[in-house]
Amino acid sequence: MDTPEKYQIATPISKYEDSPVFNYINSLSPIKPVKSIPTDQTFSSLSFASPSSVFTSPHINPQRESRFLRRHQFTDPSKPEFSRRDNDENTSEGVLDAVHQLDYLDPGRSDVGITIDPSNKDPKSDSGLPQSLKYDCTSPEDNRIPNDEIETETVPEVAGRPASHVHFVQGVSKERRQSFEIETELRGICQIGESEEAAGCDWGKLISDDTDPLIFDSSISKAHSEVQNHKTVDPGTYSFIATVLQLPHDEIDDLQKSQSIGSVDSYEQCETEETVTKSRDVGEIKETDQTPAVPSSTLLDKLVVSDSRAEVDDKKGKKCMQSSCKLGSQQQLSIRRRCLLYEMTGAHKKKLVYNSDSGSSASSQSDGKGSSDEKQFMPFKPGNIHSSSMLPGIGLHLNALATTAEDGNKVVKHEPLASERKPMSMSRSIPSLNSMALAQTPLNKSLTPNLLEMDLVRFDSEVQATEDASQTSDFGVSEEFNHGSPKRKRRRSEQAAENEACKRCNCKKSKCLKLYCECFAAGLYCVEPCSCQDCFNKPVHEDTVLQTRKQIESRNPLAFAPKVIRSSDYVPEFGDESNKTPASARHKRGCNCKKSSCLKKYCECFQGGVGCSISCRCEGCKNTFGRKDGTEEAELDEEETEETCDKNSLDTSSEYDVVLRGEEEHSDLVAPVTPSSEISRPLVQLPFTFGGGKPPQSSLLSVGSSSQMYTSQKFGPSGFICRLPKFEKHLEMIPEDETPEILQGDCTLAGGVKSTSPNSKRVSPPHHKIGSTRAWRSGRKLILRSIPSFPSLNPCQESSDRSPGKTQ
DNA sequence: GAGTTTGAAACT
DNA sequence: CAGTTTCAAACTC
Repeated sequence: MDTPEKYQIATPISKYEDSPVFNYINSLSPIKPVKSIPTDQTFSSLSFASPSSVFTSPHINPQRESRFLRRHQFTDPSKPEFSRRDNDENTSEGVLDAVHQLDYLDPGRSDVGITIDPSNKDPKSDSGLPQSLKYDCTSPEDNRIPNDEIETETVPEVAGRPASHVHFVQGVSKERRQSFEIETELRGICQIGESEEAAGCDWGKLISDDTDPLIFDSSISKAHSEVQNHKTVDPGTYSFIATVLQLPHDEIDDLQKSQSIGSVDSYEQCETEETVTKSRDVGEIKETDQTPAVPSSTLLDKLVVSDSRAEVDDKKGKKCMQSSCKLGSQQQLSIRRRCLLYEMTGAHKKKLVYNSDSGSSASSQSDGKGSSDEKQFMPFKPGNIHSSSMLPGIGLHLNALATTAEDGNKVVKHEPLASERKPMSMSRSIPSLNSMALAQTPLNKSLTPNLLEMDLVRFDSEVQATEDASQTSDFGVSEEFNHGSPKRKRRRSEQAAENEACKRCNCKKSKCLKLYCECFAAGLYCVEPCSCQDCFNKPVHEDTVLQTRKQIESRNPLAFAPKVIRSSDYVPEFGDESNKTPASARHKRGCNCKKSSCLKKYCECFQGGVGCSISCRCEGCKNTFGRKDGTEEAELDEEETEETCDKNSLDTSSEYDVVLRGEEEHSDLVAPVTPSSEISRPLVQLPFTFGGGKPPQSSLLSVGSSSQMYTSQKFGPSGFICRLPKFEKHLEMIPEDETPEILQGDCTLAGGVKSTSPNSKRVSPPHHKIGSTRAWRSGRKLILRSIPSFPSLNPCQESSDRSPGKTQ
C-alpha cells in the first residue's frame, strides 16, 4: 500500500522540482539535491506541520539535504566518490560530519536495517538504502536531468558526486524499490500508530493533544517524512524531537534500545553515537514519541496522500518519490535543526558542538544561564516523551522552550517536575504553549488560539533565531561541507557569529521581565548568550515570568504579538509584488521615530523590514520599505538601494536589500508557480509549503514565517535576520491575523475569514484590514485543518476570558 | 568597550 | 490621553 502512496506523494514533489520555485530553493540551499527526496513530505508535513517547521525547513532543508547527500555518500562507501566526500566532510569537521553522517545514517540505518537488509543483496546494503533513497530522490530509475541539474546547481561541489550517485541509482532501481518497500513497512509501522490516532482522532483528543498539533510541525513533518520518506525519514524527524529532548537523556537511549520500532530516536542516537547501532535503537523511542507524532503524521499522510494521489502519476511517482524523499528528509532535517537549534539557542555556540553530541550536548550544555535554557530544549525525557512528544509542537514555542528548558532541567533531572508542571509545561514543547499561552490565557480563550499562534510564531521566530544561529553554525558547517561555496560559507560563519553576538538581551534593570527585554518580549527565556543581570526570565522563575506576562498582556493583549503584521490585502497582489512585500506588512502599532527618519533600526518598522504606515507617527519618514506617506515598496526598492548604501543600513540594509531582492526575485519566480502570494514571498516557505503547491501549506508556512519574521526582527543583524524580515513581511501579518481568525475559528475560514486581526484588539494593524486575504484563505483553510485542535481548544479551553480582543 | 543616541515601554 | 521617565537596543567613536 505504501508504495502507491509513495508514488503519489512523490509526484507533487516532482512537479515542484520542475517548478522554478523548486529550482530556486535548490539554488538557495546547495544541499538541495539531496532534498529532492523529502520535498513531498515536506509539503505534506507542512500542510499540517506548524509554520515553524516550514520556516525552518527551508533553512534546515539545505542542511539536511547536504547531510543527506553526505550520508548517502557516506553510506555508500562502495563508491569512491562517496568515500571521498566522507573524507572531505570528516576533514572539514569531524563533529559535523559525524552528525551528518549520523543523520543520514540514522534514517538510512533504520531503513537499511529494515529494508535493505532483507532486500539488498549486496553487502553494501547499508549504503544501498541510503543510495536508494537518494537515488530515488534524484530519480533513480528516471534519470531526470532536472533533478540532477538542480542538485548540481545547488551543490556544485557535490554535483559530481551526485551525478555519479544518480547513475548508480538508476542502475539500482531495484534498490530503490526495496527502499520503497522499506518505506512502506516503516509507514506501516508509523501508520499503525497514526491510524490508531487518526481513527481515534477526536477533536477533543487533538485538543487535548494541543501539543500534537503544534508539535506536528516537527512531529508531523517527521511523521510525513517518515511515511513518505520511507521510514527512514520518519525516524530522523521523529528522532529530531526525541533526540533533542532525549539526547540528553541516557535513559532514552536505553529505551530506544529496548524499543526496536522507531528509527526516529535513532537519529538522535546516531548523532550522539555513531551510526549503525543507532538505526536499531531508533524504533524504541519512536513508539512513545511517534505516538504523539503519529496522529499528525497520519493526518498529514492522509492529506498528503490525497494530494499526492490527485497529482501523482506513475511517472511522477518515481520523481515524486525522490523529491518527496528529499523533501521529507529536508523537513526532518529542518525539524531536527529546530530542535538542535533550540538547543543551540540555549547554547548557541556550544550547540554547534552539540550537533556532534546531540544528546550529550544538550545535557552537557547546561551551563549557568545556558544550561537552563538548554535544558529546556532538552525537556523531553524519554519517559515523558509521549506527552512531550505530543506537546512538542507547542514546545516549539519559545515559551515552551523556556518552560521546557525548565522542565527539561527539572524534568530531565526530575521527572516529577515535568508531571507537575504538565499543565503549564507538560512536555517541554507543550509546556511552553501551555505555560505561556494557556497560562497567559488572560488574553482569552479566543485569544488562546492567538496565543497559540503567537506562541507558534514566537516559537518559530525563536526557532528561526535558533535555527539562524544554529544554521549559521550548522550552515556554516554543513554548507561548507556540503556546498563548499566559499562565499556562502563565509556568510554563514559571519552570520552565525553575528547571531551569536547579537542574540539575546543585555538587560540590566528590567530583570528581563519587561518588554524592554527582547527575550522576554519574544516569549523566550534568556539563555547563555544573554548578558542580562538579575535575570528572572528563566525557567526557574517560570511563575514569575508567566505572571509578568499576564500582567503585560492584560494591559496590552498584543504586547507579545508580532510587531509586524502582514496585511491580508497585501496578499492579493502577490503576483505583482513580491518586491513590495515590505509594504504589505506593517508594524502593528507603527513607529514614532523622530530622528532616525525610519532608516535605522531604532525604527521598529524598519527593523521589521516593513514600511511605515498611517499608524506611524514618525517624522521625516524615509523608510525604505515604505513611507508613511504612501510611498511604498516600489519606491522602496530604488530607495532601498540608495539608502541602504548610504546609511548605517549599509550593513544591514545593504544585505537586507540584497536579500530581499533576492528573495523577492525568487518569490517572483515562485509566485507563478504557487498560487498564494505567500508562497512567492517567503522563498523558503514557498518551496516547502508550496512544494506541494498546496495552499494549505502555504498557510502554515505563513504562520511559521510570521514567527520567523518576528524573530528575524530581533535578530535582524544577522544575514538570516535580514532574510527573515522579508519573510516576516510576508508572513508576519498572516500569522497573527490568520491564526487568530482560524483559532477564533469559529471564524469560518471560508466565509469570512476575518483576514485581519482575529481580535480587533490584537493586532490591529490599522492598515490591514481585511480583507483580502483571499489568497490567504487557502492557507487559512489549510491551517484549520492542520491545527484543528486549536480551534477546538480555544472554545474548550477558555471561554472565560476572551481576550478583549476578539472572539467574537 | 565605553559612551551616546534613539525610541519603545513603562509610569504618572 | 498626554507627558515624563526608564530602559535597552542601536549606533558611534
